[in-house]
Amino acid sequence: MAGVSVATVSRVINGLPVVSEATCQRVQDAIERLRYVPNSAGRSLVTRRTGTIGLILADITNPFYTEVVRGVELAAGRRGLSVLLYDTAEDSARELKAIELLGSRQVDGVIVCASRLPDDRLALLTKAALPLVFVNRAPTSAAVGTVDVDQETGIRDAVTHLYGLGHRRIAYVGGPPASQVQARRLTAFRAMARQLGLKLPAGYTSNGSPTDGGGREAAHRLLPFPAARRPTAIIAYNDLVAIGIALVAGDLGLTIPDDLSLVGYDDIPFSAFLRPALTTVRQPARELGEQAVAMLVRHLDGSARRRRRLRFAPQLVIRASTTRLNGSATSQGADAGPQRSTPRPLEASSASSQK
Amino acid sequence: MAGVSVATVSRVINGLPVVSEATCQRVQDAIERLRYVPNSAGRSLVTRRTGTIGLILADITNPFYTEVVRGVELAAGRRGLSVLLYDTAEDSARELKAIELLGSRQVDGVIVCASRLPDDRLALLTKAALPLVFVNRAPTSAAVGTVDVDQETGIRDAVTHLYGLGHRRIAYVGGPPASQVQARRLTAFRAMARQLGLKLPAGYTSNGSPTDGGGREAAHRLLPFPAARRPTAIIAYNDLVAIGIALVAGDLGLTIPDDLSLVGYDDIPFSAFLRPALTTVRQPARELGEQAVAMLVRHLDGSARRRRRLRFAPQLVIRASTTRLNGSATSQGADAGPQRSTPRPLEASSASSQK
DNA sequence: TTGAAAGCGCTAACAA
DNA sequence: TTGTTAGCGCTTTCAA
Repeated sequence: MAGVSVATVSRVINGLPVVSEATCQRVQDAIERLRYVPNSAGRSLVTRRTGTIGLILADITNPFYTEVVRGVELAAGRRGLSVLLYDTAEDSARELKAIELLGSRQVDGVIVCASRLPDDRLALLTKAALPLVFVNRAPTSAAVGTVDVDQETGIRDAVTHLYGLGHRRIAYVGGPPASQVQARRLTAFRAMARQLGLKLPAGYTSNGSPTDGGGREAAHRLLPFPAARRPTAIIAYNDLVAIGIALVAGDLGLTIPDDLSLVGYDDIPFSAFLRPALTTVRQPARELGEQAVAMLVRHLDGSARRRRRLRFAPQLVIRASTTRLNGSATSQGADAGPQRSTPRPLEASSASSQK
Repeated sequence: MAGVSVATVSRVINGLPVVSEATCQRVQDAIERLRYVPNSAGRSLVTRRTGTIGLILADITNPFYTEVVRGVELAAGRRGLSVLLYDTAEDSARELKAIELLGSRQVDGVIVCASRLPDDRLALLTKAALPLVFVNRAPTSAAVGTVDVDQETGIRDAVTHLYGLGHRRIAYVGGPPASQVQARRLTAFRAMARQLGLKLPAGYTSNGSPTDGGGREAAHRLLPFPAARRPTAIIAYNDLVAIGIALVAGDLGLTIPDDLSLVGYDDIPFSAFLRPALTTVRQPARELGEQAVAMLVRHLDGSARRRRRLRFAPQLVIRASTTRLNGSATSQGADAGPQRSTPRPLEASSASSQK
């Protein structure tokens, strides 16, 4: 060493307050001169901390997840943590590999934001005793914390909004059947339909890929229905699916919202860019990410041992893709449903984003 | 141990071919039973390898970068590598922190995909002797490899396309002045304008944020020009900027492409979803990411010591947002420029995506 | 306030 | 084919 010590360097680096002003300076100079950078492997080996958290993501290509990543990155950065990213790309081989890698103590904890990932897959992590925080996922014994959005409220608000606009033939174009989020939304949709006395003919609820492609397929199935059976409004699993539906509707000569009202989910930035701009159920993606990190860190600090659950309310963002049934011009006379459509003054609640 | 050995375990785990069938089995059983997971810190300490690569990104919120990430993730995963993500969020404090963290040997190498990041910032990494691969960035002595897209060709193709459609008043709405990519595109645009004898009045080239917001601002500056001075076509720094411009154009009552032809850059998925669909210069984002990993790995293997540079050709994707000047219906009589607009048969080259 | 020394979990060289 | 052993670079008692 340029100075004259060995363990003292460690103290200086870790800012232990016992070092004298003078030596501290000397060591720092040496560090500077030698361009010394502490080796994190050596450190991890003894501290049993890596300063890194893992993030398992379903599909980084979807702007919703992208925004979650941004939140995680921001919150982690603030705390001096690094983020190891695993985009499973909805591919189960990759899922497995991700989980194996993360299991080998490369990280201090893991945030799981992939609602399709089966619980038993997570078992490996559980066994490694890694702290897990779930995002939009049902808490299990494996989780030290869960951050999610109230899916039921989101669907309820969307249906209520459409119902309030006079729609009675409302379809739900869902996501992957294996997804927990899909399951919750579908159940909520069915319950809501029953409660409002809405009919759900065959095809009015469906599964599919959570992408524009999935939306296209569903639209090709649903929109060619004879006018009297065709839904007058569709709630999509997410904004990507809604975009796919809108595109096919356009190709088929249907005008949104006049011939078809459309509601998305997530409120990705592009929803606002579409013309007509998409009505959608907003999930606070970035906050989800930030709070997941906060929860994980709280656990790592030991400042919170109890299992925690943080639940956000979604927010219905009403834009131009939904309109009153029969209210507009280009209507092809197809929207008058079999049921009386006297729009009731059922308020479309725009739930506050409380935490 | 359940078996009876110690270094043998290491051999089994690393698949060294010297172990006998029997012991191998015994060890594997024990591993299974004990749910043993090797500690990667210990391993890194001796191998001097972490099995992790760092990825510094300008803005993960931009789908272009998102696609680069996807490419990196895929290529890394195939090789059993993990990816440590640093989204600088265009924030220089975060940049610095990212570079410091990466410097501490948490990673075997770094991929830098942030054209705004100043070279001297990278110095820390250079000093740590970390292998660096640049994406869309001028190679420096720091880089062991560079993967980029020929920006000049992209701009040239875009201008040529518009020129061929009869446009003579073409503006370029640029990105951040500090960005290398911006510098290259602007220079190429100017050169091309000179070559074709196009006038570039004040305001016809500008800088701004590489987001829809930047596009909006530029559009508010440019589009209120008197009809005879207003550009008949705009090339935007990227698709996000183009979207911002399109939105403002719509608000101002201008129809795309009839009143204004618009070209984006990147070809993010949403470009195809816009109506009219956006003409844009495609960069092979995913391949950029994949090849960057390949290059880095080649260096880490030692299989390639020489500095490498891989250059992709961009591809002009012609969609509905560009049209022949004066060719269409809704024209407000504003597009007849001062110059004669006899469209010449200058082919819009659609460069093949060779590697 | 500082130094000496042990040991974190692993791999690799050497012996057996 | 397998066991022994010496570190990898760091933190952390324990003494000085």
